[in-house]
Amino acid sequence: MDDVSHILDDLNEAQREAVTAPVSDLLVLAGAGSGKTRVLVHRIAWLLAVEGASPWSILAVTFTNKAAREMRGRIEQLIGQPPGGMWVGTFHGLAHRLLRAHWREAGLPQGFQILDADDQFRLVKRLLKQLEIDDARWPPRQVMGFINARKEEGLRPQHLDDGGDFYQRTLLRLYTEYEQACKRGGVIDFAELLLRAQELWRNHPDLLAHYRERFAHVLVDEFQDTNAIQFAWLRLLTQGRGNFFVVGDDDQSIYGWRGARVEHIREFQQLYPDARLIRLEQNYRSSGNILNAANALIEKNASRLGKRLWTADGDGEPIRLYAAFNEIDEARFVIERVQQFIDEGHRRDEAAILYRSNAQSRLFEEALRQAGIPYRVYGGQRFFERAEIKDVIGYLRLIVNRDDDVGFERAVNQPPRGIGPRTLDALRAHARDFGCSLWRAARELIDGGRMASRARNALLGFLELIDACDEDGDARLDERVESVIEASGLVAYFKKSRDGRGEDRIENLSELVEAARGFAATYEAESDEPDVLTAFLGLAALEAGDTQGAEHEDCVQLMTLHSAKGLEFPLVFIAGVEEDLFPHRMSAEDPERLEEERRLCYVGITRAMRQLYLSYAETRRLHGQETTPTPSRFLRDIPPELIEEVRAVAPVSRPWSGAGGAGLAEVGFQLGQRVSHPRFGEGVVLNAEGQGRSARVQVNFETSGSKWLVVAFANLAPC
DNA sequence: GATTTAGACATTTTT
DNA sequence: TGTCTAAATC
Repeated sequence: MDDVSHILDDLNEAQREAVTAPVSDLLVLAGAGSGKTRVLVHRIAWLLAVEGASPWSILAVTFTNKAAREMRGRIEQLIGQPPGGMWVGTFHGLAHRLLRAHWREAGLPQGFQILDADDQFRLVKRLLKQLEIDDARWPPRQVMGFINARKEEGLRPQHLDDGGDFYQRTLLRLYTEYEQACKRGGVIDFAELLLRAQELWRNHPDLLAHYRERFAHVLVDEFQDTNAIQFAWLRLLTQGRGNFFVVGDDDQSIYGWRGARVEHIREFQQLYPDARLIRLEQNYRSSGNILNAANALIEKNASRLGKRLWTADGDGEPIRLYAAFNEIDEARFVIERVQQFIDEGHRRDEAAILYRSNAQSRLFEEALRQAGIPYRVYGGQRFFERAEIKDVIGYLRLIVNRDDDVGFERAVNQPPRGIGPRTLDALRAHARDFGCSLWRAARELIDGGRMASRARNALLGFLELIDACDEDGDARLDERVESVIEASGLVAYFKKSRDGRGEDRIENLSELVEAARGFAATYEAESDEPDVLTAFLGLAALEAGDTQGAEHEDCVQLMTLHSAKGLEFPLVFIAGVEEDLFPHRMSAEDPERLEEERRLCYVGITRAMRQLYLSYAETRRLHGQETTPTPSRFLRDIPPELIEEVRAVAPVSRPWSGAGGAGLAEVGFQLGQRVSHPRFGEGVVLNAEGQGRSARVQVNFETSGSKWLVVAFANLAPC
């Protein structure tokens, strides 16, 4: 046996047990920060080194491209060479690969293209219009959600009952029409990738047998995030095979609303009864107080498999809680602490500000900008999703496949070339009547000679443009992309635009050419890839690129709690810990969704390594409305002894504007001043309003919390 | 075809 | 309150 000490040296007992377990079905329940991915990576190295597994026989699945990249990188680092032959990727990426290799058996055209969420949305919208269905009763988003949810359950229209009522029947009809439209255009959406891949194996036992034979080892990360179709796909590959290694954490399941089912973990235990269960409970990330808070919080959830994290570390600093006057004060406080942290000599990217919803980022951005602290917001628009990029992609798709209506609609009048709504309506009507693509409809209408000559010429010009672009098929990918951009007239169009973003757009277009150059350089023709252009388009759809550049820069990190999963930071702020915001109002009714919110809070807390700040505002402007939220119930789930309340020290010059707002002097107290009350004891003045006899102050009492008191009656004394 | 204006609406997001 | 989309108007 080779020396395997490098694989095992830095592992604890439980990790080692998981890594070295004999090949069989195995479930690793791994808590936050317990070295989950590590175990997976080391397991693969172990299989290669000790079990004599060939890289060829290993399939490792993750959810995001980022996770897949990281896994590949770490495997390479550990075994000292790129993992050639191994299948490491996302569910969608692997399904795509499978379908490219077996397009015929999957019933797809060879050059099939992938619809991203935006393409899908447009298609649904177009369909609603075409079928003259009221988009107020059937909002495109909901229709899309319906279709995706059904596909994620593995259900085709023919499996579904029309429910008898008109609403359901219409949805079903839309689903059917949508499928036909996709088929005509030779396109498939994200959910379809998975469903097709599963059907491919189910309907072709020979193919399935081949892959079952090949993949002697199947490993899955973040198993709690699998949806029904993903699990079904994995089951085909692994059931009765004794080769299924899954890692997951039921407490970190936060994507239920996207079809992920935690129950799959339990189901796993039933379907793979011989599976060994290993728990990883030692946490290497957070200090004791943070961990205890997380444990206490998550214990309030009823449906859990049970797990308690511990650390060999000390208690560390207490968790700090700040009750802000309002959302502006909250941002001020957070940024002040961030600044302090930076002044202590820490890197900016060691600090993260987390929030429940994206809208909350604005105030923090403003405060950071004011303070001159560089920051990065995650979750913005991504490169391949930019309008101008998608325009070019539209042309490219049309070049690959003339019947791709989604590409056609995108490119046909962008830049404007005189093909207006009337011409397009005629095209759509013809396409619908004859069940053909827009491209063919255009051809037929032109040839039929029943068109106004101006529209006819414009349309003909477009068709010829696409055909011409198709001729230099032998050129390098980036040259092709470049000439398409050139021929399309987009650059000239953006140059003319005076909205201030034209230059940006043009720059993005040349970046696209660069991306194509880079892709072509690394692309090695694989037998299952038809051509470079198709492969490039697949990449554009499946890996939409990063949200923002400047990744290398040292920036304070701003993101939602969801996108923080899998990350860690020495200093973490969780802002807006208020009822209706977190847990979100829309989840408050349903106990299951509430548990998911709590898990989300658990995820947030466990991101913190050394310092954790929680904050809420006592008044908050929400949708232009002044609200007075109550502190989140999650705060009550954390034992008070772990929390240190940060005293409100108000800036002296805090503007106290607004009609009817009393100057504090007028009330007789100052913001931040300590006062005592005969019954409530001592506290700090937080806020004031009204004047004269109706003047009220808000006082945060040490023992009984914050209260509004009418000054005239309260008998407050400075102390 | 561009620009303005009114109205709706406001979790979380990857692929 | 701020953003986004669609209709209305130039």
